[in-house]
Amino acid sequence: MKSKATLKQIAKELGVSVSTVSKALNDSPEISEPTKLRVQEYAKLKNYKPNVIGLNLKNRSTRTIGVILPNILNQFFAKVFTGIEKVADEKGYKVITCISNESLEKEIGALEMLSNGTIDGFILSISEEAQKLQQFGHFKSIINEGTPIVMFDRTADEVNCDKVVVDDLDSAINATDHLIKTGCKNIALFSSIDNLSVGKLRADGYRKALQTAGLKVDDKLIVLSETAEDFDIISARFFDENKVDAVFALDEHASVMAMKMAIKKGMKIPDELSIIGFADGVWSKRLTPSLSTVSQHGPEIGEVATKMLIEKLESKEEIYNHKTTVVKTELRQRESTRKLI
Amino acid sequence: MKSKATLKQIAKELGVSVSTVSKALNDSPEISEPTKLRVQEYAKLKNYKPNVIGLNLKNRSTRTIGVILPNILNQFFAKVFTGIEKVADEKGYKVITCISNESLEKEIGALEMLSNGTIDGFILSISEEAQKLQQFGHFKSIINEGTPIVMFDRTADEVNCDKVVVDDLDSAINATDHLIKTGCKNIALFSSIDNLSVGKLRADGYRKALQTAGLKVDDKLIVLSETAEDFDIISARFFDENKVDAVFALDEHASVMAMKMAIKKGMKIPDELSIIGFADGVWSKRLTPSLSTVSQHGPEIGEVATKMLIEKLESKEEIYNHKTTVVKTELRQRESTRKLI
DNA sequence: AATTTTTTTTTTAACGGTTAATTAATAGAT
DNA sequence: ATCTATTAATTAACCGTTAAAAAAAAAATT
Repeated sequence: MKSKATLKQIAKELGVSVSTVSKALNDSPEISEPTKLRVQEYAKLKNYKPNVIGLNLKNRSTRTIGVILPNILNQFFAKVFTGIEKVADEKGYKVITCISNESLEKEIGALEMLSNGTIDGFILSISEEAQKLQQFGHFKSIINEGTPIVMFDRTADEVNCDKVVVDDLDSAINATDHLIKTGCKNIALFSSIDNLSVGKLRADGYRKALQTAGLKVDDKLIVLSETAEDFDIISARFFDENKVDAVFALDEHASVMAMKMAIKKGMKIPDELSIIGFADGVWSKRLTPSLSTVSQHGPEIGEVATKMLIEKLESKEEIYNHKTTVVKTELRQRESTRKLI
Repeated sequence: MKSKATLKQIAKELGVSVSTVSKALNDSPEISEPTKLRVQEYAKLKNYKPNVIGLNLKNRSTRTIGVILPNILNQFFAKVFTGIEKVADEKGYKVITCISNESLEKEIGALEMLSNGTIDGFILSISEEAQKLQQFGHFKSIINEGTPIVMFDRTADEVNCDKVVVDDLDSAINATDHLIKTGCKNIALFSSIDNLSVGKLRADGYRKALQTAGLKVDDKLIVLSETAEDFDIISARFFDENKVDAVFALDEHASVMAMKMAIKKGMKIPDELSIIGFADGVWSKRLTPSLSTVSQHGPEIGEVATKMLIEKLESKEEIYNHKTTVVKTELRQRESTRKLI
């Protein structure tokens, strides 16, 4: 392998000092035009690029953001990521991404690995395992060491940092309300993410909306599980055993399984069964019938989180009040719900 | 913000030299037990972690792999990424990810940004724009500078590097063949990725399979486009104007649109229309009926590519013959195709 | 007690870059 | 011819780490 050009090399080959080369390349006024030109041309010829590591060490800043996502196959996180990438790029920051795979151990590993001078700050969403075990010490110690964190979507109250969340409770109330307003009386709740804080909040919203409308909450119509696989097992005979005219699903998997089972059973959507699901990405449009969704504006969440982090990184102030920004959701009416009259 | 503990700080506070601290922490035999203990305890108290940037500078190696993906919302790339992450993690490498967003400019930007000492090598799939314009100079110059690249899926013949590909031609022949064997006579070809090398190869496979079976290739049954949006426009009235009993779709979007349009038209799947599509991820299972697919083994592609790169990075040999590894695809028969009798 | 050997610690240099301070060279003014 | 400005190039310090060489201190030998 050929080795890369360094300042030292160029300086030697040109018979000048290292700092002359450095200054010439940085277009410093201290260097005469002819020397500058000569150095710049030679550097170009040799395809010189400054080694960022040397630079970082000098500046004690890397202009790099560490992103930890629980799961890359989840379209929501992918969408958030596009928002992060966009703003980081605009502001001249790089992004290092790690996937925790919903595991606490990998999450801790990623934090340790990166908080050693590689990155200036983190944007992350808490892994399922950490939420389940309520283990947040690793975040606190990273923050204590001076590396700022911005959490999005799945956050922890006890960790003191900037946060970007969706108004899960209100969104669920709205969605359930919409089903009620379009004439649904027996609304089931499907969730395969009952292990997550957001899942619990959304379930609360569903209950609250029913109560407010004077409908009773029937536990038989509530199907909660912690994984997609479990959900498939416990929901398998749901439509055989229960009479419902709507399903409110808290995640993509539950939404699409509701639709699949209903179609298999020969139910007409939306006439006999309305479905609303939390979902991002292109798939809800592609289904037949297309799925009405609560969209979380993933890209916007990513953008806001990145702006918050960079603002914090670039502010010199010692004291900083942690903010929590709420990004509104949007109810996208498609073919799986009836029109409001 | 609190600043992180450094060797220098600890040395000063303990009244010893920097290198004593360094050696004590590395458990060097040159340092006496009592000193070691004293230093180690103090370092632990101060929560010292070595600054990787200093280390990298010293070692001239970062144990980091740069990954450039054209599009994170594509489940195929997401799956490949999980494979990359897995192997990198096992071998003690970190992963930096950039998204080119199918743009040549961003692709070049990512290469330049990272090939400056931040990473040891690249794993990437070529952006749509680069493929369309047949611009590969940026890859060549990076390789020339001594940074190895492993390309996967979308590759370029003229770039000399390791590659991991899918046997697109054979896969398409097999899939088309399967449709013929299950009794389909009028097989349409749908593609919204005709701008990509892999798209063209798959289309060739379709034609070849028909010819081999003695069926004629009818251009009216071939719907090619370069974007999902174009595809929707030109395919809108396809089933009104053509009588077909099967669709072979070269990408996820085309697959699912075929199914959507057929259902809207009231066609019975698979009795009146069989569908096979190139697709990865969970969605093909979730559709009703579930979609028979050509699966590309994304994770395996990522694993193989990462192994190849690390092997190259850790080999001292100057001369290295570039390999191309082919990962076989698999035909997954689900509900959108008839059973072989 | 003086010398040698061993152990322990410190100093120095290097990695690749930037930059403030310094020196050297040149031109202009007295 | 001497002094002062001006300009150009160099030296040295620094970022955090480690390896090799040097020095100092302690222990063992004569």
